[in-house]
Amino acid sequence: MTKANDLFVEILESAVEPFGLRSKDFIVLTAIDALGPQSQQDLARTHGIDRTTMVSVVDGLERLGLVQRARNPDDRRKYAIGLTPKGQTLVRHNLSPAILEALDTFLSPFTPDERALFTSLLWRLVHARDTTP
Amino acid sequence: MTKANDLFVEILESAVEPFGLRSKDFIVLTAIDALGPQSQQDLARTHGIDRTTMVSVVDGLERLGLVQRARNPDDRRKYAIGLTPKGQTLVRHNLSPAILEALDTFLSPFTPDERALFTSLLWRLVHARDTTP
DNA sequence: TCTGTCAATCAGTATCACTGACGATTTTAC
DNA sequence: GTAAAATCGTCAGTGATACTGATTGACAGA
Repeated sequence: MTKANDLFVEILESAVEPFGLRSKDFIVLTAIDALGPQSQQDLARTHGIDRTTMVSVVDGLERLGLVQRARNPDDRRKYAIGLTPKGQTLVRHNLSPAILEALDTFLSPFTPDERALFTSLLWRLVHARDTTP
Repeated sequence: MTKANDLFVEILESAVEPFGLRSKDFIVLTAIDALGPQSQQDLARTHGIDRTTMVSVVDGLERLGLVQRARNPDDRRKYAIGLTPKGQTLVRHNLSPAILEALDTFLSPFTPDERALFTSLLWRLVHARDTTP
């Protein structure tokens, strides 16, 4: 299991490395693209990242001009971390294809049927604990 | 994938923790039990552990009286890290059952068929690269 | 015998997540 | 309406851990 994950992370890291990103960066970017602006704590909690680590992750993405910090008007304690136009373009036109290709590489030992099966099993494994803790 | 691995490691760690062990310790112990005495580098290479980290892993196991360092008579640069009787007893009577139970917990969302399927897919994923690099 | 390679070791370094505290803001309790 | 508790983001410090590079002893080939 751990070796499979190491392989996965390695493939993923090398896919996003050309963009100067780490895997945590990619996770945050795609999460914002999928669900819209979110607070740092929400991003951290959802993806098992420490809240203090998220500070530096967002720092880096902001420095690259990919996200911007805005206050959430409904609760000014929180940020609303959103994608900049540059960030959105990068995610949709460059990052997502690279990720799909990495996933394809990772699953390359499998037939199409097996790929679907494997990902579905993985999904259940992870989310079974969500409902029955 | 990473979340599944985190879950796996967490379950595994808590299974071996009552014996005062970490997951690396368990990996080394079972590898020796399965394949006999090995050098530190072999143990390290096989399981993706750094060679210098393996020094302290074996140090700890030796301190617990579970393994012993002997020189390999065929190549005296190498150790032949072997289980002590105490180590062998622990692995076979205590550790292995605990590991099996942990595995059972990890795979509990699955039916027996799915468990076999999942582990077989995982195995292929990891070992596909061994033959076709 | 000399040169290059490999095993184990160790000190130092780098990385990284996490703890605990803080100010600012919001929510809850009275 | 106000005081107390809770939440968000931040930062400095800590700790755990893996790795780098160098060293020593041992083997292997020319």
